[in-house]
Amino acid sequence: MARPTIADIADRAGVSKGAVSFALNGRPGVSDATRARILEIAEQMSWRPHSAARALGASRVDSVGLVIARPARTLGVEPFFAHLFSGLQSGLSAQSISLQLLIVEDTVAEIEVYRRWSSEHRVDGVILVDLTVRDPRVDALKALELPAVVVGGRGGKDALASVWADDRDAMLSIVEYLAALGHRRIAHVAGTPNFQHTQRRIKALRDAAPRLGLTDAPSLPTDFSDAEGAATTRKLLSQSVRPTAIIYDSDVMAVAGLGVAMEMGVSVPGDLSIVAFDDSILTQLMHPALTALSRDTFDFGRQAAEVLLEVIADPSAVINRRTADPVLTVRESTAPPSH
Amino acid sequence: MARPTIADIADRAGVSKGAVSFALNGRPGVSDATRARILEIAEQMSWRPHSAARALGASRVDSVGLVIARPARTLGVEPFFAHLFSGLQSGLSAQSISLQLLIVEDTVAEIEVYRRWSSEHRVDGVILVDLTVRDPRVDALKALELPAVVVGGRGGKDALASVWADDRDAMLSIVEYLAALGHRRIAHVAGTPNFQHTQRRIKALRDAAPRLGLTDAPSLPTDFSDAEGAATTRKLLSQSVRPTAIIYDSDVMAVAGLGVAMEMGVSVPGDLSIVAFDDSILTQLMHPALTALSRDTFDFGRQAAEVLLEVIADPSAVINRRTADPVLTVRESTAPPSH
DNA sequence: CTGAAGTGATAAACCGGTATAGCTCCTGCA
DNA sequence: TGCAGGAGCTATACCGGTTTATCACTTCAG
Repeated sequence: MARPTIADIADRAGVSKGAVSFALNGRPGVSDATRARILEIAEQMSWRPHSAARALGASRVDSVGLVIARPARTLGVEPFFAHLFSGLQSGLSAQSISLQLLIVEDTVAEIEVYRRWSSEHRVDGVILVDLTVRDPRVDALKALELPAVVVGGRGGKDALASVWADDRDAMLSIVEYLAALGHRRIAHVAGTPNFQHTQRRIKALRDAAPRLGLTDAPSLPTDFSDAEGAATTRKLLSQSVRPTAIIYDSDVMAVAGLGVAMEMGVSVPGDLSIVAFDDSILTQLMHPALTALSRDTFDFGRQAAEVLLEVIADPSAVINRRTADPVLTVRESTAPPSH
Repeated sequence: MARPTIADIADRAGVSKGAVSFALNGRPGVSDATRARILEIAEQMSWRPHSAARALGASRVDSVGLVIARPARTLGVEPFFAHLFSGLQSGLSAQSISLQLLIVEDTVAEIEVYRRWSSEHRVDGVILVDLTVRDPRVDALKALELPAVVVGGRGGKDALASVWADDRDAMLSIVEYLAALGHRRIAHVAGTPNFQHTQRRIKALRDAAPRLGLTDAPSLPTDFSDAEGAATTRKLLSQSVRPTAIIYDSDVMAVAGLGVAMEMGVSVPGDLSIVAFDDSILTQLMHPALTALSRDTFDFGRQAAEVLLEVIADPSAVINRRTADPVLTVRESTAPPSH
């Protein structure tokens, strides 16, 4: 028999469909002996529940969704998403819940996907990334009553659950390290300013500047692309008074910046120190290898999965979990300033 | 009303559930007038089919799967998968079929996933990547009778459908280009030899060597990692008679190789030309930017999606579609040999 | 004028599970 | 001895669609 159903098992065991359902789901209603017999028969017939049938009856589909709103071109090189995805998967696999991934162009399309998923009952919940300052997705999800967890940003008061790392502390650890090396002119090639984490990093740097005696600490916004990262670096290094260190908001931009420095004959780390937010193979492949802030993105994903499952189980729960602080991995791209 | 069902629509339109189903699926059984009325009401109530209900009734789930068997660590930087994924998605979105992604450790786990997906009816078909020489997945999928399409390798006689590019021609275009520049000692840092495409590249190089007058054309196997790419490069450049050009089977390895060359004081492209199979931001970020073989991976994905849908519609169909040939993008890492 | 074929619709079965009401014993306690 | 209560199980409704059998009513050919 190709694909046995619980009716087949019930026949074979000489019991009713209901009894089989009870037995297979580990709930009371059958004796231990009967349960064991049913389980054995099911095993022997290699029965597996039909996901659609279960979804229809139990009104949950054992599937969650992740939508990423970025052009595919820039996606590939960023290990962040691959690691996050693996972590999510690992956190979900225990309950054999599947993960749906969708890449879209922008937030409008993203919300449209949530709407569709919700009305088609395709997912039990979703994971949100790249939270912006007044993010329209939060309200949209609230309205849809679709369980959700924000990764890398705080959901806010009576808003969505979240799993976040402290971007402020992370930025401080970088700046303090550079200041301790003797740097006083530190520039920050930031990401898109409407991302919450970008804002928090900018503010952290601005706040720390006076205390650390930094004479100049500008944050320059970009769109996270390698092109703008390079252009901004070029501008910074063309000034009469150059920064002695640059902090980049992503590894891709840091690599692009390193290229510009080499091209302009600015030696790294001799004339310029470089630090990247986000670590990856990319930073390690470079010469010199880049000092970078390492986050355990995999664990991040796993925790997000856990929180999402809790929220799905109890939609009224508001969980804001803080993850382990990222650590600075010092490599070859940072040194005391030469002058 | 929160989530209307076809019963609600039927009520409102004063017809039966069956009529509504016919109307919404564009099949005969209702008059044009009635159909229009039903469609309007459905639109107005913003009805969307419940995916599980439809799956149960129609015995298709409108979802296909992609399993990637690679450690997550190496996955992130390779834009190949992100682009392939986007392409697949784009090819599937027309029929609003969703795409399930799963990352696993090895092929054994991958087959296990297919088995589970099949028995739980979670997908209508799957896409296979990284085909090996005597790939156990092919037989497994045949046995499961799960529609599948192989990307980047030929399914083989009465085997699976496939979408493939000609790796042989690709390798030839690279070697001929290098030979035309004057190179005679060309090395090939290959991938895992049990991948079909790796084998085809190795064979193409070996076949072309005599014709092009290459004095030496070794193919050295690696595991595709940056570490082995670097180590192999180091070995090649430490020989008394060095190759004047190296072809790498992936962009990541090429970047690692470039790093080794710089470190050893071998100038690129002065003393050594470098070519990468697979193009990406990575190759463009380098200094010098790497000459690379560009494939339209997005289109690759889209075509794979099309073929898969055909195979799902008619499982007896055997389709082997050849895609556009990859083209060599010449950048700064290749030049005539200095001696 | 009659019978056959076609059109437009309905009612009901069905897909494979889950949830629930109810039935039959058996046990324990008054 | 009688009865409440619980354990163990069955029968059945239900989830929201699709599919099939059937039927009433036209229309058209013979």
